[in-house]
Amino acid sequence: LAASLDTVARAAGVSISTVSRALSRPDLVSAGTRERVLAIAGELGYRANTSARGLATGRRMAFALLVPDVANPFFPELIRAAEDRAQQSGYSLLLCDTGEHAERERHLLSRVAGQVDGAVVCSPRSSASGLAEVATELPTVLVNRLIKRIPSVSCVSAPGMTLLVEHLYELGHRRVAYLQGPLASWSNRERLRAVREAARRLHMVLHVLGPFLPTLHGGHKAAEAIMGTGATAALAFDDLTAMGVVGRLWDLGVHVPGDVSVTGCDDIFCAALCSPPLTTVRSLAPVAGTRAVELLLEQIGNGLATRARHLGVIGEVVIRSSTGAARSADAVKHPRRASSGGGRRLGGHDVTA
Amino acid sequence: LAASLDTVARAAGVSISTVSRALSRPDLVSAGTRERVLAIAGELGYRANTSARGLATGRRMAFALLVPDVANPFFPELIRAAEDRAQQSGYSLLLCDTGEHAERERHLLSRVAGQVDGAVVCSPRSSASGLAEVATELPTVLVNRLIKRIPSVSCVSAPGMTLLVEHLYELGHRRVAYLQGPLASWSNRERLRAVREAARRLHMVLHVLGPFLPTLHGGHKAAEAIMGTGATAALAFDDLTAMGVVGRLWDLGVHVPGDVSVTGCDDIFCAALCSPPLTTVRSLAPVAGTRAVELLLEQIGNGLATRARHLGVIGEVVIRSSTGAARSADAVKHPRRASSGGGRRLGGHDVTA
DNA sequence: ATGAAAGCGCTAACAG
DNA sequence: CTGTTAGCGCTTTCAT
Repeated sequence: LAASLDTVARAAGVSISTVSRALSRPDLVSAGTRERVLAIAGELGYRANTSARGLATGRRMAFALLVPDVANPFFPELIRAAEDRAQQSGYSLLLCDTGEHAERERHLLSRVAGQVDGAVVCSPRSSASGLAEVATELPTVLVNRLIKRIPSVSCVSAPGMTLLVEHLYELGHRRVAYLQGPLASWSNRERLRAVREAARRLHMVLHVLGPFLPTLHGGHKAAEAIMGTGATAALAFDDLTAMGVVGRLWDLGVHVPGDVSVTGCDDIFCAALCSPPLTTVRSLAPVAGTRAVELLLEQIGNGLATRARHLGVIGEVVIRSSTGAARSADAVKHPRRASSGGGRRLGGHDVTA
Repeated sequence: LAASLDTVARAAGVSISTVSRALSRPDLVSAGTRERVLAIAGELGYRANTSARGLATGRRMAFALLVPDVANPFFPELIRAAEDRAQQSGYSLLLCDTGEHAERERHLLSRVAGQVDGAVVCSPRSSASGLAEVATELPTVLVNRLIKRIPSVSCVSAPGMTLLVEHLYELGHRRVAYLQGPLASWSNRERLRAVREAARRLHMVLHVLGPFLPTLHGGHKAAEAIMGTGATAALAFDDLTAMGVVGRLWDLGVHVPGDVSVTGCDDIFCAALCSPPLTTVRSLAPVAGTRAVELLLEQIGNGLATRARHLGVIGEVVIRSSTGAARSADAVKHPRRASSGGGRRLGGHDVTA
């Protein structure tokens, strides 16, 4: 049923390789032949068989993109940007959801290894050694994870977290909690480190809670954990967790930010629209997605200029209404909505190094 | 570098075909040989080359999944479910973002046709004839689009839209607007039809506005369009549009639902959390994703029981706080947050036919 | 139960 | 510029 090179060649009265050339390297055949072949190929609805081509060339023109959870709003924008960049260079994207499981991540990675020309692994949950091993058999780029020999692009949120702690300090908070994300998450470790240092420097009491899954439900659990600590503010690992916290606190009759201030991280789509709008650190997922694919293209020698192997995208802080003065009677009455995309901004700028 | 069947065969002192069998059809080789071969393959880090396998078998073990916009929160959950189901049957998913462009959709479709065993096209924007043509050369399943010969699964929101109009009527609204999504969208046509019929039946004045892109920005435009009409309520094509509308109206000093009621559709993740929480119709994207892949598996004869070729998933209505009494001075003071996942529910139930 | 051999559809030298 | 010829790595008869 499917037309092959041979079919077209016969129909055009030329050899199979001429057709191949007309299709893959038009400049190698005479204008007349080329057009005739192309026309016939069109009529016959010829579609190159990528398996055959891949086998012959050794290039599959596809990358794998692994994410812990497609439905976590942090990823779709990254995915879209990555796919867009990949398309631009003729590559397709194989999407894999690892379900936040290190094991599944490794399994998928080895499963797709024979199927793609490279992989972008986002927020990896598996061990450095495991990833390093993969990187030896398959061109790999990491997102949000720093490992020596593997190119990476990271959303740098530590500076933002520091500013967030200072912001809370200024609002009078002296006892705060950090709500951990997955322990295997590099971002979590970075954020924790930044929060810890800032809290110590400012002589604030810090409760490190968790780990919690970066989901609404994880946030629900986290909210309950906060209750015992007496903290007047909580820095969540990410926005999803923060939103879960806010929701559960509300159910428990605790008002945000009146009673407890809450911050997120990433500035996902919903962060500006939810109630109250979230104070958070921007993460610029699309930039990360684009850069990651470019790093991969570079790595497989697609002729792009060589750049540093580790990129960082520093996100700015966005102050919205989920943070307020520490447990004061006249709690700031936060506006019901921030105007679209609004919020005050602290520090932050895009930097790649 | 990469170990091939031949490498393993040599190392194991058996023929290449024995290795192949040990790997693909373990039952065809003796237990002893099998284990030895498997062990050696493991040590050598052998990964089957899917291009070669695909060429030989004609099966690529991959599906394409096309969506108009990965970052539209309606899709990630569908994608996750689809990917999950695909993995279960050993298939990978090639994700393609069509950017809401019919042309790009067709282009991508023909591009991946030689690369996958089938395609799930979500909320197609191209013509029925174009899709029908694709479906002849590639097993295809449509999501949210009804075309005779092509299997499909649709989120049926029309009944919900009808209930929404009735809900608005009960709240005293007599002049309402429907904010159209893409004209090429089947869902848009269905929703419009339902709204039109209900409005006529109830003798309400209906303004049909748009089309608008199903994005926040599209919603901003829509909000402005509403202003001229004197409508006291607007039914948006989807939640994203509705959220954009609410935001822009707020900027214009128009209060929702105090001045204008707004409804969405899909019940995306954010709908329950945004401010005010959105009255909407649930769409059950994950069910659609799973079913779509199953329809595809069925179509390529993967041995699943045969079922109806057109599935429908009927979503229930969720009444939250973006709808209220028509322009009354003592507008309902909506709660700042609905408790998690809350809301009153009208009609609706899962049904497949 | 295992081996030998013939392709799958395409690309890439190599000749002409 | 075009045709001929070898594989790419795997599956799969067909023998043994």
